[in-house]
Amino acid sequence: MSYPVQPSTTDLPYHPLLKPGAFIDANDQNQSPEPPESRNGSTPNGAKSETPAQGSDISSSSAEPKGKRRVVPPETWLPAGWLIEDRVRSSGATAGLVDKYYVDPSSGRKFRSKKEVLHYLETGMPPPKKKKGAETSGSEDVGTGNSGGNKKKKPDKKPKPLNFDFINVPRKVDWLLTNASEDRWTPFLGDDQVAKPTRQDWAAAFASLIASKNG
Amino acid sequence: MSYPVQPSTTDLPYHPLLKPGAFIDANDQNQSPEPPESRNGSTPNGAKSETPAQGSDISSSSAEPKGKRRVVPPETWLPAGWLIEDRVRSSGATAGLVDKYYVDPSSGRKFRSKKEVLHYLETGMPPPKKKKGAETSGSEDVGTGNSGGNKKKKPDKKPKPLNFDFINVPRKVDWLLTNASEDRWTPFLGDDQVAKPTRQDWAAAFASLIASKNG
DNA sequence: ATAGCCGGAGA
DNA sequence: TCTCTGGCTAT
Repeated sequence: MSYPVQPSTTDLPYHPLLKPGAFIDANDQNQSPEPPESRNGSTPNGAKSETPAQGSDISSSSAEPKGKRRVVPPETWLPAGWLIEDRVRSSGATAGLVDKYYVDPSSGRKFRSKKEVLHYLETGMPPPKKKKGAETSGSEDVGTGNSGGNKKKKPDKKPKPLNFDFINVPRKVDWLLTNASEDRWTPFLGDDQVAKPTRQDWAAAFASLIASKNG
Repeated sequence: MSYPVQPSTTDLPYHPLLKPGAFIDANDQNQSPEPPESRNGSTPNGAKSETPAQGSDISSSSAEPKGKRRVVPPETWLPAGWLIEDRVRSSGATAGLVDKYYVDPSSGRKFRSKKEVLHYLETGMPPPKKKKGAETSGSEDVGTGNSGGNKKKKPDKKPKPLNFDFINVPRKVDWLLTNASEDRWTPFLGDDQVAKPTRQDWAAAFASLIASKNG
């Protein structure tokens, strides 16, 4: 029963000298080595990398959200520009777990799941408050900003910042395949890659228009 | 370590093959068997001050259970001897998250929540499959025992592995401070560090004895 | 078994 | 309300 040397260091402090960097620290996934390039259409096809100031938030003192945020979302479905906030539970039986929240910087809204995000992106509406009805696969709560009178719950939350210059609309946008393996495309205005946030605004504007149309 | 580029598979529903497998993986380590001598064994108080990650718990790697286990539970409600296993999710959109499991070494049972543990401790019965969680502080809803009758079948848990050689009990075990900053101690049998699993067996045996005593 | 998701309690 | 934990449920 005595093990030789034992490679396991499970709960032991693993001798640092033994293994250079072979462990991961769940707590700071932030500082973890960034996925080398890759994301954000670096330059697969020669696109310019915009170098989204990575949020290296080290003891930034104040105004920190409640969790660490990362800007390079591995989730492809997440609109560019969004942030993922990892919040570590600090108490309770599940203390230590990390919850992921999706934050839309342009509106400040926060979501708890992919589903919610997608819903929001499509309908522009927050959370389909759960009612007790059964679930109908159909959608319904679309109603844009605020269709007609809403005497019920849900006074407007945040209006929708909607940040798009409807006047100076770019005449031409080039979409380049910046990552073939992931079928990722990135918009460019001339030689400038469209910033993620901007792109996000576009999406918002688009969504807004669509929504109002359907009214 | 560093996770490779690894295309996110987030969006795709669970496609094991898509995982390059090199993401943050706590379970498997490519760490090679370290130099036999290097074990921090013979340095009694020469505890290496290895400034571990400044975080609270370091998720060291593990090769045994599925996650890292610690023996010093911060949770006071946890019976002595129990272990807390931190498992880092290795894939999916939440890769990196850490799940906490409570393990009763004496029975091998694993629980996912404090509630389950408490329930188990009181009723000796496994998991009251949840229905409506009404949380009344102080009283668990469970009338469990077996009155209600969940039709949920529950695969029998593990019997009681209990793996300890009560005959050849080591006469002496040296506990060395292997990490002063965290007040971490590690048992050694002569020059051999006691492997994690073994240590766990000890705990199990201990717990078992205690339990039978109180019986 | 694992990750996503979200109800519901608490602040 | 918004936050946060619990832990079900789909994968």
